[in-house]
Amino acid sequence: MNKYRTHNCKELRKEDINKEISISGWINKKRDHGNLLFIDLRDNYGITQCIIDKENKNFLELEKTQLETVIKIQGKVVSRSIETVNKEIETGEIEVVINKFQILGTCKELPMPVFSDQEYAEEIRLKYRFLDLRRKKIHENIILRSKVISYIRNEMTKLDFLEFQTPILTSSSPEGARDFLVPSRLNPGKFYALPQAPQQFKQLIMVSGFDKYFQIAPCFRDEDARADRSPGEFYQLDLEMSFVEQEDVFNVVEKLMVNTFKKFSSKRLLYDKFPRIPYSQAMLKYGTDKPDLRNPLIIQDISEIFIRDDVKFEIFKKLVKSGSKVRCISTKNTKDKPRSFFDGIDKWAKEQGASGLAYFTFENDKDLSAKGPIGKFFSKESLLEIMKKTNSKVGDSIFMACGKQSDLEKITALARDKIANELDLIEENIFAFCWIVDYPMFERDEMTNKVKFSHNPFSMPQGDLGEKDFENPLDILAYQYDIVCNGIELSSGAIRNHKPELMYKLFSIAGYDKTQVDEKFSGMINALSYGAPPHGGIAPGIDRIIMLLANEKNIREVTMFPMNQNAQDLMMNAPSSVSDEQLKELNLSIKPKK
RNA sequence: GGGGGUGUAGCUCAGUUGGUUAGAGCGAUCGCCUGUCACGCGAUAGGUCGAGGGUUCGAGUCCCUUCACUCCCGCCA
Repeated sequence: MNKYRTHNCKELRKEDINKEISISGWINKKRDHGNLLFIDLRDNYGITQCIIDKENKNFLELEKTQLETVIKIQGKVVSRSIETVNKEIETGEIEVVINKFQILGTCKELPMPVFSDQEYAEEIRLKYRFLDLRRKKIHENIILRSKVISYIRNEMTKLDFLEFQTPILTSSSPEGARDFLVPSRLNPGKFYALPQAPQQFKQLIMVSGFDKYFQIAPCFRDEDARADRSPGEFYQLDLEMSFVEQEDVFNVVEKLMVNTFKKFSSKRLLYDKFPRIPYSQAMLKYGTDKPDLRNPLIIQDISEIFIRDDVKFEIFKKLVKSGSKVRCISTKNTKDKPRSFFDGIDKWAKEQGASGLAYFTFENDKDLSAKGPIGKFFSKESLLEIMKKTNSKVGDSIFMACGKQSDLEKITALARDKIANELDLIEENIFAFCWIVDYPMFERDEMTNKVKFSHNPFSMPQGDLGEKDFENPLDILAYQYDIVCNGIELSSGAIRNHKPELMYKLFSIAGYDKTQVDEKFSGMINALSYGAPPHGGIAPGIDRIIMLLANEKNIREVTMFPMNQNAQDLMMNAPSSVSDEQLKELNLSIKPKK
């Protein structure tokens, strides 16, 4: 028999009454009645109420023992009287009468309580993460994470995917995020980079003939954090398949997502078959390539309205004439909303850096008109045209913004969320998945005005491209796709370009000559020249999937030991200084910061 | 790099138009209490009001600088 316990803290039931047992765990809570003491003992599995009275010689010492001390209790299981049964816990029908106890691990005064539903400053939670992780909600989140990962691994294996590990120390790549660099001792002055994703390796695995690969892969990107973006590192379900088209990848991943979300959440899936939205359409209708489809609002382009002579809203007319566009959001039956609602949205838009949101409400008081500060600028006919374009009725309102396309997309996307939240239009208990497809291969860099890869340079362009197509590179679409759920980008993937000549061509458009490509992507481009199969894949973000399943808004709530926003580990004190010896060995010196 | 929010006891927070000795709950310590499950009751200890400077007879409160945390923009193929 184990010297610490015969049962865990969730196991004991009525059937165990009269058994002499031992359990070990943390003192979750004490209720001290002076001559009678209740102790809730907690372990990973659950809570068991233990009881001792002053007749027992151990009473005084146990009464003095701190919360969160680890103890072993020996005693007898007894039934609770009907009035004292606790239905909240699984062991609530019994309790353990303490005979002996032993302290296994003492506990200092706590910097933060463990037994409490209160929220605490993250600084202290991260510094004492081991205490924080004892708390119910986050403890359960981390267990959920383990279960989801093991489920996914099992599903992938069932589908004949093979799990491989890829190098953590690899080479820096010019495209994409900032790399974490690791100095090489044996190669002075040279650096490894931590992989931003195993992108090239998984393609090399396909070229090596393994057909289907997956990995719960750590990825490292040295970029600033967000609520849904850990600084430094995160995990992807990285997968790649040979001899597949886009459709084959969709089939595998869509099923996996549906099954995983149905198994681990009680929320409803809005679509079992994910709608596919072309990138260009997403940018128009939602202003973003990660739309929240729980939100019923849709953005419409009404630029032509402002070319009409019977529309007198001169500010917008002038801007439209010089190339700006007007886009709007129509809200259903908002005629009775107070003026403060509309002005509030307008004010909010200005705070977001836009020039505001103009608005009016369709009214039919004898005749069709627009109510609101700018209503008088619109003729009846123009209003009818707007109603037709936006599918609006009398009583609905229009919010509109004018500007150049990229600014417009940004503000209308934000406004779409803001207005939906204000009107309480977003149903919380739903997962709304979609595919975003047909990403452009290239885009124009607004700063440099140069053509660059818009996503992954290794993606396969769509169609049979002739010389003519390369004259308008911005029109070239790629077999590049994203999965989005509730406005969160869960993954992106692509059918890869496995033809070296085409690869050189595409890189040349983005400004890399053959020598540069050979140098920077030597492993890849070389491999593709020795018989590469057509292949493609995707990489869903594990942390974000767990975040959605656990109903958390912050990725740190599903990460066991996260860093803070400044990429510091407050518990382990990382990053930290290193000795001069270490620096010398690496041929590095630190420039003093001014 | 830029913008917003927060910073008061170990923890969570209150603190009025600037005005005496900065408060509460939890936790800690001590005492009372034999059926609680957020046990109850009483007492005690615990504060550089993030830091520095300024205005003022007087600053937790107003002003300036700065630091930390957080959210957002940039960034994240």
